[in-house]
Amino acid sequence: MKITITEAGQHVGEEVTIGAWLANKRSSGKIAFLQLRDGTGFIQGVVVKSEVGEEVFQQAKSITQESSLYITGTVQEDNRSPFGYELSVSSIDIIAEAEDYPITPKEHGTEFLMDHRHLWLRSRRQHAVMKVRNEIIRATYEFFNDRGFVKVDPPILTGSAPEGTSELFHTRYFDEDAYLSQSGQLYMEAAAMALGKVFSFGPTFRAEKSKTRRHLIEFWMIEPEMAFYNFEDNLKVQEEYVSHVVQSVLANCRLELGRLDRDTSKLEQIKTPFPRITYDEAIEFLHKQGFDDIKWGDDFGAPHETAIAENYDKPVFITHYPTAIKPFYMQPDPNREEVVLCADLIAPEGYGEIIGGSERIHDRQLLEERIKEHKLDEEAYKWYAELRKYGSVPHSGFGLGLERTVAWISGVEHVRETIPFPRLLNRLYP
RNA sequence: UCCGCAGUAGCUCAGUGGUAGAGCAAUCGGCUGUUAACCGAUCGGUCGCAAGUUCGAAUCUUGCCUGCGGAGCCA
Repeated sequence: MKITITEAGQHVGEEVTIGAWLANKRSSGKIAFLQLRDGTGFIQGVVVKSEVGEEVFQQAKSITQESSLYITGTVQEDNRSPFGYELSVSSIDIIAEAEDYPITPKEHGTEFLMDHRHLWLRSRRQHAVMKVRNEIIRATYEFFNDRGFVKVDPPILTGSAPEGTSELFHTRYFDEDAYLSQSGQLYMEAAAMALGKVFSFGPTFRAEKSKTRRHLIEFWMIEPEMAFYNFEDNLKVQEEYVSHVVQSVLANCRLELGRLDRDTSKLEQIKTPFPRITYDEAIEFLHKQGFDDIKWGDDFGAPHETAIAENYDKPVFITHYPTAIKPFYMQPDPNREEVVLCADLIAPEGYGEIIGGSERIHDRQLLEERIKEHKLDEEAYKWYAELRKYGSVPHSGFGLGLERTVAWISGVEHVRETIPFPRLLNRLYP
């Protein structure tokens, strides 16, 4: 019977066949241990010379790393295996022999591993990170579907630059200029006016020369947008969403988190409500901490965010930023025109900002003023402004960076390990 | 774009002016419970590239290239 490695527990004592690759092997004169992986998991095959005979034993000893094979044997419970089960091998059918697999079971440098990303993905650690990423995506769909959100896909090719802030990838659209999307938000606002509560999940592109552990050139964002939701409603969705995702990973990725040596006690605490501080309070706090390189009106740098986040064992919202340093579409605080109804969510343990969100301006006149103040192309934003002409309603939304979230939850240092094929500054291969 | 660090065997690194080294991988042999297995042997080099200093350069100088860490910007 053909099974996968994760199904082994249901077939104890039975003879099964598994299609697998050889991750590593160890052998002595009369016994060989084959570390097998099939994509669903890892299991150890034990080949005993006195049981299989000379021929099969020699065959087992000679299999090279990452060769593919069908392996047949009896599933046995064994607490010496970290998985809990072993395969007592009876026969091996080699599909394709691998030659000089470059990633050996020893240390490798970043450049070498990145050059071999297509193979690096096979390693236990990368396998675990990809499973966590998948669980976060699964939990995201679950969360928003359960709450009546409709998934809407905004375009990736756009004709106008949504904001002047980020560097965009330029391309041609037949005879016109076009740009790769850096955010689907404006389109999601239109979608929210049609469908009420919507969310998107897709790639975004930033042509910034950023070279840090938190930046990718191409990364994936989840962007919910909700009609009739104010600032307060927005924060509530965010904290419920983030804690749902963390609790789902804890529930469904125990094995993977263990393999990544993630301190799960820190994740257990991620439950609503999340702490909040205002921008004003954050500035005051930073001054008390001795940061004299920042004053009211400046945006926070990474060291500032980290210093603030270190006070909490949960993600923390920083709210009410100065209007001047935030995008044109954010709703000003009715009591204080100089700040906006926005919040960034900073992850604990130094992983930085994972969410940026706000209530959006729904007043037509104010939005048009802002477009002029920011010297944006009025023609290009005509459709966006028009959303306020036909039945405008208060609405809010946010964007969550998937890779930073994966990095935080899995406890990996760098976002380049959280996406299958990272696009980085100076890296487009493989 | 700026600041700092690095580039030597397939991989990870040592070698700081005088014959190019180790561990791992690979190959061969040994070992009945290995966990990056272990033990012995063999194989393995344009010392990033270019120019310069010197009797002599992996080592010192200059330029360039590549990568890493960080900043800015952002999710």
